[in-house]
Amino acid sequence: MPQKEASARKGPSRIQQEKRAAIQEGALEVFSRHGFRGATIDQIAAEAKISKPNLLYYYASKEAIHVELLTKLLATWLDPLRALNPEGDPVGEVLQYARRKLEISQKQPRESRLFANEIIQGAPRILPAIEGELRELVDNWAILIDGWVEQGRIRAIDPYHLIFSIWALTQHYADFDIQVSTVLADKADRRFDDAETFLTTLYTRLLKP
Amino acid sequence: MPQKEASARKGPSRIQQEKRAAIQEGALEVFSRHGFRGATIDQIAAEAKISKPNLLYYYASKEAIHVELLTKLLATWLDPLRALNPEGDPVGEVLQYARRKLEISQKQPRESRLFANEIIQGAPRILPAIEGELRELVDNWAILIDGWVEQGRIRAIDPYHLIFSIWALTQHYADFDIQVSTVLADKADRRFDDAETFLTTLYTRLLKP
DNA sequence: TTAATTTTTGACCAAACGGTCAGTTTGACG
DNA sequence: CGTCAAACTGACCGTTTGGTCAAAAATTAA
Repeated sequence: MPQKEASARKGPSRIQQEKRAAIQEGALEVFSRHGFRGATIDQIAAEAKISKPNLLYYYASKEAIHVELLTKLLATWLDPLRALNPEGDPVGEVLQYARRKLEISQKQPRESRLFANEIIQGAPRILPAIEGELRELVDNWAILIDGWVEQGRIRAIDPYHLIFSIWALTQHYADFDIQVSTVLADKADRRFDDAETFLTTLYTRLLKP
Repeated sequence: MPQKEASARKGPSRIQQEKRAAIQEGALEVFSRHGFRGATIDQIAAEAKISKPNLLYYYASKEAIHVELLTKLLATWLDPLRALNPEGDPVGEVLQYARRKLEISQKQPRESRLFANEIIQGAPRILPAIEGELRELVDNWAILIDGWVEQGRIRAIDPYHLIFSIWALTQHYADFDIQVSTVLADKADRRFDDAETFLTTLYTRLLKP
């Protein structure tokens, strides 16, 4: 077995770092394209350019890689939520969050699809994190939005469904990209720019007093 | 083999109708929960309360059931799009379409998840229908919306991203239900009513001149 | 160098899978 | 009733899959 932490001494070796990174990259590619059940260890190993037993030398099981990917991903996604500034301009803050989320959809579509797959299947592996960290952050968001509403700085709106709408709209461009691109046809190459314009218009008209 | 059409005479027998319906119901349940790869013929057969060879007596393969489900589903979904009335009140028409789509999410969440799974995987089996029928209907929608904009009956908006937003928002409540319900906690049982209110507010503020 | 440790792999296994088939049971109809 | 097609099933097959293991290769430490 790869020595986990070398008795709290120096971290993982150079080889371990490289191989684990390669495996994660390969697993992200395969999981996001075929889902958990549809992905095979052989495929992931091939993507990472190592043998299957070697992959299992670094990760105890297929599920272990999946859980690690989901955990890392959720952490990345929650950061923009924490970056909200209660002192800033309310509409601008919401727009900035939506834009960041859209940017993530554009630059990390595989992560988005990985997450979507997990949630659609009922979140069998990531539910605890949703019940804990995510819910807490959203509750804080709701307090912030409600405060802005009370101060008359934005129009009245349900904060929970507001954030659902941001998630739904931005992730749609990653998860349903094939549908979006097909329907847009020759306009497909502008889809993310046009989406940003649309989101800006949408949330401005929705929230601006 | 089940006689397909009995030489263009009378349709499928009572037994065939019942069994095919049971298989479709079971397949919808299993496919929507586990995706195509994750679903097994044995599971579907168990759900339909028949044996595996008997299931394969009615459907040539696992994929054949999947394709039939997707085809039927898409037809159902496209109907509300055709029901748009160019003579009606623009904002009201858009709202009615959004509400119908939300109602489908609430009443047929399994169909929504089945479709989401297919699209996320790159629509390997339903792409032709998206390139054909769906795209055509959306192009017509765009013409209709653009016309209303030109007449000054609704505010300027990109019709393609407008319909994407309706799809994204409504399907989110079916596909991501576990996340929505978890985050809403004690407000979860009101989620579809609150969603309707939110959507009404959103599209009214977005479109009303 | 040598010895210890880490990394890698071919061969293998049991279970699960999609699908087949020969043959039996059931039901419709004269 | 008898007849025949339709409906159904247990047993089976080849392949794929997640995972194991003993042993070999490569790396590191002395």
